[in-house]
Amino acid sequence: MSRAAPAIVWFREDLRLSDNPAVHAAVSTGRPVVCVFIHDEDAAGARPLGGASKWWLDKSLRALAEDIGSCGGQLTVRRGPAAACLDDVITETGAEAVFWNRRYEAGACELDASIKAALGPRGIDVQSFNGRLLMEPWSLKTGAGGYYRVFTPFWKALKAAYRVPEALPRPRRLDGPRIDGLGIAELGLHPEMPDWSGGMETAWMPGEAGAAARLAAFLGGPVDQYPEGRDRPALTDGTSALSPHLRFGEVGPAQIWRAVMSGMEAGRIGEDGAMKFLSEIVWREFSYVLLFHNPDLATRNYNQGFDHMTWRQDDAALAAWQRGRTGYPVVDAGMRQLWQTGWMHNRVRMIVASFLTKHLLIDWRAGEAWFWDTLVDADPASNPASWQWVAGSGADAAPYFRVFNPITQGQKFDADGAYVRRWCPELAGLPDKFIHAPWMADDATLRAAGVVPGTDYPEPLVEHARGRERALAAYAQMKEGGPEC
DNA sequence: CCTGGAGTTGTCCTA
DNA sequence: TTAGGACAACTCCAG
Repeated sequence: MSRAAPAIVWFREDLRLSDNPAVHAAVSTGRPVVCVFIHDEDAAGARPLGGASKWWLDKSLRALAEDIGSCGGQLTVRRGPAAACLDDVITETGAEAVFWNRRYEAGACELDASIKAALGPRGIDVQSFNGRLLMEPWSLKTGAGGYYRVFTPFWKALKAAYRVPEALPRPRRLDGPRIDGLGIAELGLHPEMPDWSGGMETAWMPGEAGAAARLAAFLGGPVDQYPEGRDRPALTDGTSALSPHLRFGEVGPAQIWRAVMSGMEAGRIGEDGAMKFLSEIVWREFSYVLLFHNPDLATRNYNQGFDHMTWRQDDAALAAWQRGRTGYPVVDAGMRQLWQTGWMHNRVRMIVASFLTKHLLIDWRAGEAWFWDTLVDADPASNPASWQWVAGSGADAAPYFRVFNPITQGQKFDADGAYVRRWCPELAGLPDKFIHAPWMADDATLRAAGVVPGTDYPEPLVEHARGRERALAAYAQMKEGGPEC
């Protein structure tokens, strides 16, 4: 008796086996299953992954391949144009079905639609699923029928409308015909010459197991302190640190929703922390709504009034910001944490983004691009949406006069300077009083701390009050319609 | 169509 | 030291 023709699961941003709708659908057909990942670097309309994301993807694929192997299957890895690679796999395996979970960037959506349109007439059963979001970005509408542009009403509407689906079990068996593919290492995702990833290896465990461990650890205690703990960058468990796992689909938001709700219903988790945490998950969701309806979110001002903004072109200042040498300790600590670990605490992301776009008056796109390249969680929706939010050009954005003060933010959220001392060790000897403003320290204090301003640690790139005034003036000019020209 | 309340995360000055 | 109000005006969204 010959076996049924196989079903292909095309993995993309859903690198997990549990609660994966495409995997579950493929297994449920009873067909042999072929698991495929295609590295399509030049896909039209898609944004090439940044260096840190590639590092993560490399590790995540290894974890996925191992998990599939333990189910008796194999992850087949190919490189090249997705449609052609998928065609090859169909031909080589005789597959008659293809399943995947949806993506939401315009280029990816179009590519997937064209593949679906091409395969259908050939008798291939193509099905796509939602494995990445709580609700599809087109499904939740305001009373007037549009998409939500303000977070709070969106959050309320989602809470009222969302029904978390039943969890889909992890498959016990995943086997099918074996075909040739590349080794994951051959994709060249891991950095070489130099290999800068040392700090990342120790900070992270990419893959579904690592994601599950993070979630369990966070819901096992820290979530109850989340409303305050989330603002303290020195704490290692103040936030969930699930963002890169979510980015690559090692865990889905529905799994998080279920885990939080069941913890709450069992009385293990308090409501305040739980709902605050879920609201952050829904911010990610909101960003996908914005991206879906504004495909060029990463390149175009959401609020077009900002097209009249005159940004400064200052490559030296941009470089100083990127390297963590602005002279503001909390800014520099954040930028160095990012560089070394591929991640930055959320509170600090706001501070450094405000500093770049307001104190330095540099276009938010420059910051967004840097984050895209250096963050392991660089997300096509959250990253541009958040940058625009801080810059003031985004949906439901911070008002323009809200210029974060890098000194008082440091004093408020890193009062004992532990965060700064960890990432700016040259300042570690300073007393708490000066840790967020070294230039205020007298000579004796500096000498005792072993800090030589301008040598060990830079003078501030711009004085806070002056930077703030300059930003406010630029915004005022923008509102009048831009400079004379 | 109109109305009114509300809007993630702040800063700075004044009393 | 601390608490309160100004900062701007606009758009979103529900009723």
